[in-house]
Amino acid sequence: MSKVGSSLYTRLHGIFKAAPIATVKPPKFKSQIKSKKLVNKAKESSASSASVGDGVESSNVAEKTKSTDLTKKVEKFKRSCETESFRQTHGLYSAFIRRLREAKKFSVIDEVLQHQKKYEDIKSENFVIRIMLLYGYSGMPEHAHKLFDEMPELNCERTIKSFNALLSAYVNSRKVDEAMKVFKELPEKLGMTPDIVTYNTMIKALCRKGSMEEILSILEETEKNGIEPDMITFNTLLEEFYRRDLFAEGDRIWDLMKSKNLVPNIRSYNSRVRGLTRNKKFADGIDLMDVMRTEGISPDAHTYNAFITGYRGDENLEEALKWYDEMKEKRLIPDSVTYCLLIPLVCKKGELDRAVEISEEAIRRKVLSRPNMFRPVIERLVSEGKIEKATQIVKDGKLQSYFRSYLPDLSAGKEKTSSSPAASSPVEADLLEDEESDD
DNA sequence: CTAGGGTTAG
Repeated sequence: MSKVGSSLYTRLHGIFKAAPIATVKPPKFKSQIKSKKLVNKAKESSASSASVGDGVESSNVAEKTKSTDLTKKVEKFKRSCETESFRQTHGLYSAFIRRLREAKKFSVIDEVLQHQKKYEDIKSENFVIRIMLLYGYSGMPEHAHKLFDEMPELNCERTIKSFNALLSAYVNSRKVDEAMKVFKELPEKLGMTPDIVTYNTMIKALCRKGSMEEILSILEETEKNGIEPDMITFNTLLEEFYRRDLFAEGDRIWDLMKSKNLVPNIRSYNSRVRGLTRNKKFADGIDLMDVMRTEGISPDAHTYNAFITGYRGDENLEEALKWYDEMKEKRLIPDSVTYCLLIPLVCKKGELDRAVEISEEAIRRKVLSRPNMFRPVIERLVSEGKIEKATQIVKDGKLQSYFRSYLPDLSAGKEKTSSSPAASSPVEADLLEDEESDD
């Protein structure tokens, strides 16, 4: 009867003790791969001039062209910002900033974001939050912090919401220790009360770090302050445990969640499905899909992608395609992950025609955020002398900037392809060139 | 403002 004494903290403590996360290796991160490279200090300069890796000579002329190109785009973006509706369109900002981030143009990012202070919007907390998050996605949390500090003088209201955004900026930049530092110091200093979002953000950070002890301490604090862990709290934990193949412990958290009257949702299920398919337990995955349906939850594109991912690992094209076909049968929209998985695999298996077909479908659906997925197809087409087809794909997908080296003639036809003249606003169309907003 | 999948090779 007396479950009174068994707080959430206590119960999780039992689960966690059974599975000290910190001792389990998480899937490899690219940062680790990089650091290995650093050991190999044979060529230290090669990193800075991150050429695309094809033509060895990146002539000065090309560099120049590129940078003036960029300057023009930045100017154009700033001009677009004059329009209120443009400023309110989040996707346009994140897409543009993502481009800059991929090109490692951090000073340009700062320039563009600083520019936003010119507008009245800067008095709106939500607008400032967006900018802080954009800094965070770009790995520039110090800039977000500076903006946070400036909010009062910008006449912008500053609540726990913007603090949470600052915290996210640190976490998204993988600066977990710094996140912890501001979490411990700032709210108190500013007279703010952490809310469930604050705690969930910290739990996410500590999952990333793999520190079970610290997760527990956050949970304890959450409870102590009378805040109930919610769906997001539990799904964050579930994702982490299943990602580390800790099924037994994950399942116990699952039960704990249900005992709190939180009904597992599509994300809970997908976390588990991913864990299963990554371990080639496809039959179990299928069973779980049946359970989902019984519970009234329809599998979505993420669910299917989990299977495609699993089979891709085995280079099992047949099964991968089977799941892909079923996904479409169910009227689910394949996304960039689907195509990123599928197109290179199909290509590798020598099914060039099928790869072309799927590529064209991706382009038709405007799934263009990861242009590298088309690389094997373009390479293959070019090496087989099918220049015309390759050119058509590149043009249809507006991928010229990525594949110019394969198809030098593209520069000649830099005009607009007759296919899509100014659809909506010419400014926006040009800025986004080959853009997608699916992630 | 907080929870997802994948990606990058010579």
